[in-house]
Amino acid sequence: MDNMLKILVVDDESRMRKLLRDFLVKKDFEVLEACDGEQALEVFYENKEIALIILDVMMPKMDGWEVCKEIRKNSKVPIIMLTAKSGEQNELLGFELGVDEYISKPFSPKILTARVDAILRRTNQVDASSIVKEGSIEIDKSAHTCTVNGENVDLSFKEFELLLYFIDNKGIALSREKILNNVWNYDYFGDARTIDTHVKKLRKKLGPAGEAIKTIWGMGYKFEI
Amino acid sequence: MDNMLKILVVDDESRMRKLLRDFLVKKDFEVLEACDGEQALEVFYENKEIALIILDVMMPKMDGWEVCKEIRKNSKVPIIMLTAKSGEQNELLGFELGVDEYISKPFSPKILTARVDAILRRTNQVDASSIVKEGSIEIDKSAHTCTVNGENVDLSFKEFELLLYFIDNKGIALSREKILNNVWNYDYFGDARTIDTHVKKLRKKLGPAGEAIKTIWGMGYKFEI
DNA sequence: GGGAGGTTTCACAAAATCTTCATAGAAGAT
DNA sequence: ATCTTCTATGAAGATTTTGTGAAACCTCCC
Repeated sequence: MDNMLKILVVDDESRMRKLLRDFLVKKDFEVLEACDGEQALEVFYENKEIALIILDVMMPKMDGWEVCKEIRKNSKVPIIMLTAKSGEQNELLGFELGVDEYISKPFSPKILTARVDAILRRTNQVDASSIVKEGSIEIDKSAHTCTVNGENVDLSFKEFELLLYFIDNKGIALSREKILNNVWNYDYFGDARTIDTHVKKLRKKLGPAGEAIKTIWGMGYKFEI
Repeated sequence: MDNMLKILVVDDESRMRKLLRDFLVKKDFEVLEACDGEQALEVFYENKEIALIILDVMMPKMDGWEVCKEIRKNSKVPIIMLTAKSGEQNELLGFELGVDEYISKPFSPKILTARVDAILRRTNQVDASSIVKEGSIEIDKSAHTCTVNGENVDLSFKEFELLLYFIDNKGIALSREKILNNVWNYDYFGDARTIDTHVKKLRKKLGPAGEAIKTIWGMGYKFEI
């Protein structure tokens, strides 16, 4: 809860704000909103530790450029500009003002979250996507921890790595060979059946959630909710 | 094998190339190499479907920026720049040239693969069409699953492989021998009539859609809608 | 050197699948 | 028509693959 990154979304259209909020919340960010430039500045100064601002260019009263300029007087917080068409980007102006990224509308969820992740990574904030959620299973890559329904689950190193690999490749049938190549060191030449043992332990530790690890007979395993 | 993503690694130091290759190969990428800018362009234009270029900035003859500029004239292929120190990043220049990401040396394997994954995800290249559709039958090769009219159909390993072979060769009459050679291991010397049993099961499981598997009397089978 | 925990191997039980076989049924040939 | 050849099918046996507990093996730490 408390180490969720805060993102301030500034747009005059409530539909757009909702859209952004939905995507970002799904990616485990905390979202603050403002519907115009003045409110944006207010919210920004009232809240500590805002990790990123997503700013629409076209707004009444104070446009995105002005808000950006104002904020840059005091802060280096990363700013992503939302522009309607690529011509509107005016990259030169943006760079002078310290804009970090642009996203032109309409954008895909993928683009949005990718840019956000990239920018947070670049500005060295905690890796944005260090938390992966899949059903009731939640994995924190950086902390190397795992919870199921909020309950902490103790996983060994290999178990954790294996689960992570499964989740990163959810919906894909994985052969034992592939699993070995990716989860074990490349210099491991042992028995592939050791995977079975780890799968067994994982399933047991995950409880009912462990059923997401499916056996594909004659082939390998697959993670699927 | 053939749908592995190709990554072009460009660096004048062979040690660095080997390092990158080793990590990337482990992550199931196909790695191409070039030791300077000119060779990079050559390799890039001679190979179709390079999914990503990792480019060292400091190189003799033609540096990374120039290579990037050259490639951007024709292609939007994602480019990751390898820089020695963060100062060398020169993000403004990079942004104008269309660099997608930076990695500063020295880097950890984790950083490398994380960035590569992120960028491929962003550019939507990850697992291209693994889904084959034929009439009401839909096969997902990567998930190793099959649906008919959206309904999930549970197929065994051999059944799945057999159906895939049929669909890959739709409209073509296949002798039992040919089927054995392609779907069974080359060291299988059993009865060819075992195919009949599998065809029977397939037809049954596929329901009405199973009628697409046609018997060619005295010859073998053919898949045809 | 002695745990403690994690990893790997092994052996056997359990499950699923594959193959074979016998028989019935169809298609083609005479 | 009748015979021959090939295919469909259900059931049983053989085989392969997976699940699992226990034991052996590491490795790190005290």
